[in-house]
Amino acid sequence: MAWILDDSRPIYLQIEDLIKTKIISGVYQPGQKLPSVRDLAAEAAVNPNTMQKALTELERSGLVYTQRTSGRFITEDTAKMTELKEQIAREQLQLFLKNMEQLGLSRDDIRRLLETAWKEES
Amino acid sequence: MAWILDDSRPIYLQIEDLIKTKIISGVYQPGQKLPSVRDLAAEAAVNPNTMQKALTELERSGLVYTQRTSGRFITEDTAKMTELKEQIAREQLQLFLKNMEQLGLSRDDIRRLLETAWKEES
DNA sequence: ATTATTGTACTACTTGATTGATACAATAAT
DNA sequence: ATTATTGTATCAATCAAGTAGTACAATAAT
Repeated sequence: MAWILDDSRPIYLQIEDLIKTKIISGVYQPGQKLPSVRDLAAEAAVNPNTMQKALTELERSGLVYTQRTSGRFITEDTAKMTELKEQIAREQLQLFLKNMEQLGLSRDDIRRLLETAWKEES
Repeated sequence: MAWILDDSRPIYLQIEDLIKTKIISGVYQPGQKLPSVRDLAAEAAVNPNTMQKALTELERSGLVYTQRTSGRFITEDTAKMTELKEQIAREQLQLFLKNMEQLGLSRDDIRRLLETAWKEES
């Protein structure tokens, strides 16, 4: 794992994003055991509490779960994982649409913007 | 003006958004003079410095400008205003697309999500 | 010239977030 | 039974953001 951290945002949030991406993209497989808090912390050169916080946040989202003294694992509930992804997507979408509406853009404007952006990027 | 503020986000950001919306939606017309910092602050039941901060931020974006001792005015440069709107829109769009990509959604997925959301909402 | 009104600068206080050091608790491994 | 490893709780230190109080500076209005 890369552990490229900057000071633009809280470290624990950056870590959370990094791990979340690994999970969603399948680098971490369902059921897989994560390294211990201390090991992860050492690997990322970060205080164990900071790593702990990132993991706790991840847990709130349901992507990982804990077994008290044996460690943390990626959830095996792939259905839940999918549902979670969709929920996040919907939320992001709503936020986006709200912002666009506030700027006074119509649906056609948005469609046009999207296609233009995609055309430019390849 | 409503001045409905909560404590979920910094007050000055909420104020900034409120005013920005009024400007973009045309409630505040180009060239129009804004009430003084103190008056706005009183109206919003907020410390003058807080209002000042919101207005300074708005100024950074170019939506308002200051004449040292006569007050603040909405910019008359409607072209600039339009350009600004488009820039904000593009930024929002890029952010949105990045998030969607991180979730592993394809372009078709995004198109589908959009149309679905719009269909549902009316 | 004087006064009132404008934006601004400066400083301090408060609060919350972030990070860190350390100790605890539970249990798997031996 | 003992030990090592796991996550967790607690407390403190630090830091930055936000807000507020007050005084200053410039100039339009009189």
